[in-house]
Amino acid sequence: MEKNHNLADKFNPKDFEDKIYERWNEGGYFKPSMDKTKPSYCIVMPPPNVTGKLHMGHALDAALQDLLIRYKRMQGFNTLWVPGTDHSALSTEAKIVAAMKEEGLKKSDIGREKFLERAWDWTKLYGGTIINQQKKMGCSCDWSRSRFTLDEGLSRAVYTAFKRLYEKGYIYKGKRMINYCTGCHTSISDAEIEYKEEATHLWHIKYPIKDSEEYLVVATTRPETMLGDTAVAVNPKDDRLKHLIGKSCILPIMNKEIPIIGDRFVEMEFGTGAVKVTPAHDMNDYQAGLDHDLPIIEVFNEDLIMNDLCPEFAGMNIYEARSAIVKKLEEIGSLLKIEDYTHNVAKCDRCHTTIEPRISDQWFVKMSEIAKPAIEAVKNEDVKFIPKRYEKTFFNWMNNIKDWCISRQIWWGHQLPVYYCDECGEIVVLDKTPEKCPKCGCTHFTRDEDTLDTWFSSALWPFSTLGWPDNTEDFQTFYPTDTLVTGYDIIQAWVSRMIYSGLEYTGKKPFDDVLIHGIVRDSQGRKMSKSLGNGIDPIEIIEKYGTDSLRFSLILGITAGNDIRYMPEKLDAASNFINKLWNASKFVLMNLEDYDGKYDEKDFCKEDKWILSKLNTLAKDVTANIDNYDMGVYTQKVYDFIWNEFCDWYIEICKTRLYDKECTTRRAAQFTLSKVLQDALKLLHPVMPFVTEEIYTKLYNDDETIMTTKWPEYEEKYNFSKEEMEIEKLKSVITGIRNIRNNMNVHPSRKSKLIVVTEHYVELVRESEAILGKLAFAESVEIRANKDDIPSNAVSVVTDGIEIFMPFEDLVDLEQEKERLEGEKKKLEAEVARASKMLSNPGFVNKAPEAKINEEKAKLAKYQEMLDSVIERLKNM
RNA sequence: GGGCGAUUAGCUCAGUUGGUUAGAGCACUUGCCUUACAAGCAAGGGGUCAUAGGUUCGAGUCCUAUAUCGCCCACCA
Repeated sequence: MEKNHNLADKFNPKDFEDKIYERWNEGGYFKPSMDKTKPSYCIVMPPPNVTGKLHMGHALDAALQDLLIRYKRMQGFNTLWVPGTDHSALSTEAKIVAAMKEEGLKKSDIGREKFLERAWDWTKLYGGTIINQQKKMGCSCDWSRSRFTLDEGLSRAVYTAFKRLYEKGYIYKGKRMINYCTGCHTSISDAEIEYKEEATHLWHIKYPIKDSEEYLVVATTRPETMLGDTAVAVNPKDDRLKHLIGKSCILPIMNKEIPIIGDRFVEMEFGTGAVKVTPAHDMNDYQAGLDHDLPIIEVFNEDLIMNDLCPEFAGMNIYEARSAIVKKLEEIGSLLKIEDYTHNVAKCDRCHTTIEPRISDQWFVKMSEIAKPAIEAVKNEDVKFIPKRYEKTFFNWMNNIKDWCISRQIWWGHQLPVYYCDECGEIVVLDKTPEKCPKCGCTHFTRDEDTLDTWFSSALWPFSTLGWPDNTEDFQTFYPTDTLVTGYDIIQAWVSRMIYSGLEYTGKKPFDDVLIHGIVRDSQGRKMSKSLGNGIDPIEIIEKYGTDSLRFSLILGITAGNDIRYMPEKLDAASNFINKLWNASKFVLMNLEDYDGKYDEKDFCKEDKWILSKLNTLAKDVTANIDNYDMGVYTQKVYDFIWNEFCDWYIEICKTRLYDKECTTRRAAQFTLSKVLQDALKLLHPVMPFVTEEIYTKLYNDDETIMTTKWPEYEEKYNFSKEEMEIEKLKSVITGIRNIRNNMNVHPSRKSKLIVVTEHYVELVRESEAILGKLAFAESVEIRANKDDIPSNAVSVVTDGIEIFMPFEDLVDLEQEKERLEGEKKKLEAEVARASKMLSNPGFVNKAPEAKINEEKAKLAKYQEMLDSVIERLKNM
């Protein structure tokens, strides 16, 4: 067996992580096999901002995806992970605008073309960082298939999609009230808004009733908009105020008569029960304006500057105007009172500027029809959310969805494929400049200035990256994709849009499963953010601990959909574990130096069968765990197996055979060591790719890669339940002996005689003499069939089936030993009582499954036997 | 206002369809430099599973309330 025995003395990830990644990448191992006889498995990576950099959320996202991809690849699937980046229109444009500002430039100074040049330069300059960081993370994606939302192919997909929807009548242009971000100077969609609580005031203003001494009081948080009021509304059910409906009141300052209308949107309990209606600057008021046919009067422009509706305030920004108007109202006696008030204010989720509702000409996707199949698909589990509860987030959004505003007044992005005839204004939707107007024959066109919402292109991601609208081989092979891995924070903005877009354009769902993960918080549970400065850079962690430790620490013990708290202690745990694995591997390597690969199954000892059987079960269990997306459980199980079973027990047990070159079963032990380590490395590889590769290649063959080895599967021939039980028995005996020795403070160098009393385990004990010598500090092992003539100064370990007596002449304090046994007796009595009670309960005996009853019976017998032994021992002392 | 989650050891978290004496890591106690590993080994202590009811032979797990914390949606001026 060709081997290369030079595992470094100390584990140092820097020695091999980068080197291994390069070898994998150059070896083409990240590409799909394209083996048509095998089922395909495909993940498309949620595209990060091309100019962004990796944060902990990406690291978790990538670790989970890579885990799945590596697992499926080892299972033989034709596996593809498509990487890519997003142009992130709004945030990128904002950054460029900010950089230009430093130079004293505005967008309008340089024009669209020059601006886009800058944007591409910017993208080339700052782009790609995240890709290198993903490589650092060990991501095994096929970089040759990497895509960018603004590349040629994807742009074609975007225009095709737009055209189809337009022709179907699902895209329309209209004057509507939209969310306008005065920071980004563009409209944004509902999904791009976040709400923040802000302290402000409620100003109570008197509106005199026409031809009356009475007045109405309206409460508002935005007095500056009153100049544009075109009505006052009250609830028609409001007994206090309904008599005023149909009358008019006088708008203060403007001294203008406006109607009092009745509308159910008014909450009687809130404020004064009367609402000023400003259709130009409020969503509700806009709707009321439409319903009641009210005029729409704008008060300020998109830069928040007051117009000349009232010359006194013209040119002020809205905040100056607010103070001025309040002052004026006070002067003319119209201000009744000012109340402190806290409410939610809509903010742009990119720049956090307050959103202003504005009426403007925008493009929309009509959602009512498109949403239906998507809701159906999730309802009948054609698309499955993991965990299931996130369906609710999806349904809640989809069931209340409003038309999607897709036009943006920025330049970085896909410009609308919309052309207006210069002669007749006819709208032509085409992916290139039209030649002739279909209506008037004119050849001159002007293209719509707006660009599309970033999410319009991201919505196509699962199929546009695979070649759609062309029916490419990739598209045929990998679409629909299998699993989407992403955080719960973009279910509305992205996941839902991919589902309905996939169904609309391709007629198929974009993916089967949506694996949702939480966000990575800081050690105090706070969200990591720039403003708090509590962000943790994964790259720094990798520098210090290595990628494997980072990945392992992110995945160990997590549950799908739950947030993760970043704990440095977890990194230490991961790092210690790798160290353990490394050292165990060194041990295995050392002891395989003279191994020729041959062994005889007849030479298997009980412990070999025990660990092989455990490994076999482990493979079966963790396969199910990963299939179920229980990554935390999978990781924990492999960790426990390697550390607590393989290292702590198997390696220790087999040392006696390995160190004895004449031992006839030595080769069987060598085979077992090799087999178990190899399979354990494979099982660990998806979560810890680098160190498993390093060890695997050193241990087996430098030319191979663990990446493409076969995932361990359950094999009936390694099912040894009898030996499993026996070695577990032996372990508990050894632990019992160590416990007593520890309590008595016996130094390890002091060996003792073991008198073993057993009927059923004679063979086990006889075969385990050497093991007992090494692990239980026995100088001799004497097996007896009965308890006659046990020295009274011996301490005892009572288990079911095996009793051990250790004569320690000088060390044994009889009183202390009695006390210990009394304690033991109490515990056993409690157990016996518990089991007896259960078994004498007719309800249990009649209704519990038989297996459960037998289990309890066996337990009772076992505890009873042990109890009897303890009592007997106490009597004899 | 509607929805969701969390509440388990000192801390951070697991706990799959209800079924051994509820687990792990860190921290803690005691003893060990045993030729893979002191980043280690061995042994141990520590929990009335937020509270109150209920269903069940049996509840950390299912149901109903309550409390505290957190998140999402709606947006009532």
